[in-house]
Amino acid sequence: MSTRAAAPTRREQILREAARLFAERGFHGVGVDEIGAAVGISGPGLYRHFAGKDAMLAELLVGISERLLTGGRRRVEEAGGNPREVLTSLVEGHIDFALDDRALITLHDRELDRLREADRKLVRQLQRQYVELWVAVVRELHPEVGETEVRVCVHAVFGLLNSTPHLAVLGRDATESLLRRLADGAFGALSG
Amino acid sequence: MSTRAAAPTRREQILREAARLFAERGFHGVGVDEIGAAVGISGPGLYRHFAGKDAMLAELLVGISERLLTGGRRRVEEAGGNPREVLTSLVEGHIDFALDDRALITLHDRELDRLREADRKLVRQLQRQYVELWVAVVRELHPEVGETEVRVCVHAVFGLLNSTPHLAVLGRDATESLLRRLADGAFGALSG
DNA sequence: ACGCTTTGTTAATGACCGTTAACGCGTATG
DNA sequence: CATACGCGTTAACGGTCATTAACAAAGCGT
Repeated sequence: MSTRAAAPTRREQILREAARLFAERGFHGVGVDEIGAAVGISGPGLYRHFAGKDAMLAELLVGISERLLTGGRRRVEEAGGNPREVLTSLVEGHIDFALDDRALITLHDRELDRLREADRKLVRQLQRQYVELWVAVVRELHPEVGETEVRVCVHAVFGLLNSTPHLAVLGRDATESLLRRLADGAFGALSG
Repeated sequence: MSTRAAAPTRREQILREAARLFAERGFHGVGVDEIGAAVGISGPGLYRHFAGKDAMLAELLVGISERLLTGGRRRVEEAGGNPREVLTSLVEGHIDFALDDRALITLHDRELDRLREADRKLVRQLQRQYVELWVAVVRELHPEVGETEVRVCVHAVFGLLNSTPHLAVLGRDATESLLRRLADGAFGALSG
């Protein structure tokens, strides 16, 4: 078998283009015809692959939330008991995500409210579990800081890391190491 | 004359509600009837005050960009030559803004692309000048760091400070002081 | 009292858009 | 070879929505 990635299925192709367009112009700002055109078919042809426009957004947001959470859990396990190393690994994973899937990160906190009740609830639950992962680790590192403050801090660092979508000017590695330092600095200021 | 603020004009009333609704559900996600209902008149009545829905968004985004820039410039002048104090003042001003006008901060980096070419260009120019204000100060404090890195750092700190919209759980003063510390920590890590 | 401006109203218009209907074509399967 | 299915197409439907038209009432200077 080949070592290269398999050709993307049509579904995946559609999801990628939809993510890009949704991130660029907002969920309500892009029509199904545009999404179709982006993958070489036209408008209603999408309905052979998805139940509707909503379903595409739902699959994108649920997918990214699940990937973030499972990735985070894996890193918590792998990095053993040392909270310092765990946090470093979580930051690294989040940065990778933000740099590799910029469109998804953008959608993640921008278009959540366009989901049906059930999907929105699911995504929010996954997001909350992901945050709790971080909060638990940071609390181990700063036991003297209140839980609420830690939670705000974690959200703020997410904001810091997710700011990458707005720029792509520095090289990938340089951006990654800079963001790592900035996040470290912010966390370090928690008990300073 | 009274020391209290004057009653808001209808225009201001409309702008405030429009900002809230746009931030909640996105520009394309809210209809003019909703905006009208929020101020007690109905749909088309808005056209006595604004040329159209686009004009409301434009006025909101241009207004906020101008206020950020002029506020920043004032602080740079007032804080004299000490870069450390200037940066502290800029951070404080930005936090005040983020906490007092959460809806506007959200719109500011979320709905820029829904503007007509001319307005978008103006807003971007104002935003750029605001960023340059920060970059100049930070470069004075960290002369050994490259300009691009500084710019990325400034954007990242904006992301950190603007993350407040997502939570209102901590008290106002506690949030402000926490954000100040986190921003300081991030900037401090620039030459760490 | 009169007419002008301001600020509303409701009804209509026209565009756009998500979705469904109806149909066609290749291809693998039995 | 037939046939069923996957994957498209174009045309039509229905609803939503921004915007305009036409009209009304209230304040106000003269």
